[in-house]
Amino acid sequence: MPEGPSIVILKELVQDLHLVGKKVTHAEGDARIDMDQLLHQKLIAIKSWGKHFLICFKDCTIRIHLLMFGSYRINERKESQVRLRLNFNGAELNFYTCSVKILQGNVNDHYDWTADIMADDWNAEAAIDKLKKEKDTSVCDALLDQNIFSGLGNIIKNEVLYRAAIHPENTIGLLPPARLRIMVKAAREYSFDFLKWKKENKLAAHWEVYQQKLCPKGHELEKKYMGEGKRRTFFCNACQKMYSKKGKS
DNA sequence: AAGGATGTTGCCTG
DNA sequence: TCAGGCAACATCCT
Repeated sequence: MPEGPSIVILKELVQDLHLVGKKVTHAEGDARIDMDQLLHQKLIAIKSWGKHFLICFKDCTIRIHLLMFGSYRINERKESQVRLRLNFNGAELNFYTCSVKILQGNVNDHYDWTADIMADDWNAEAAIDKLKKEKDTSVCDALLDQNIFSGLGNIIKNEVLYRAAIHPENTIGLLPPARLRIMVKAAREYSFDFLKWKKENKLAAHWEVYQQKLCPKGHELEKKYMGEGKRRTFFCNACQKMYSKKGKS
């Protein structure tokens, strides 16, 4: 389920319930948090930061991360054990198999909104500055770094590297500055394409390399498990360029 | 139809 | 003590 754009969809669904100003009338579930702290809290905002879904109250915020297998239901229930159920007057949110944490204080003190790949406040220059300090990091790990590209996941990583014509075995330091900028721009743009296609239920139809055998130009794709997390990486040795320190191709 | 995955944490081991 | 490895989580897709 959850790369940043999928969490934006969840955020929009909940925002459409117009719950701001309403109070929590019931809270339950097996999340190891203090349910009593939530009771009677007045909702002040529904936000997201990357893959984090945020339910904000005056003095605390519920942070939900769906990880790989998390799911949710709005105004309906599944059979399985609920991790967190929140009732407002007339509305019910249910979350399953997810990580739930309470952030104390003001939510703005917990997040750098300019790092969220989907945010209005996204700052590409800040991302480039951070990347320049990570010259030895592989491009795969850099794209998945949630402090640089909050919300960017493995599908987006694969598609961005293809769009930017960057071979996944490059490190950040090998990329010419112009190519680094192209990668950052592609990360932002593909994330919004992902959002649009996901809403249309046509996400997989647009994959150029992820889970594919051939690239759009008909070249055989290679698949390797790469980076710190040994994540699946699909790439085209013909279309995606390997840079070298001497500037040779 | 068995096996793997859009992710991250935290425990175990050496 | 610390870093690396890997299990855990539940469901859907191939």
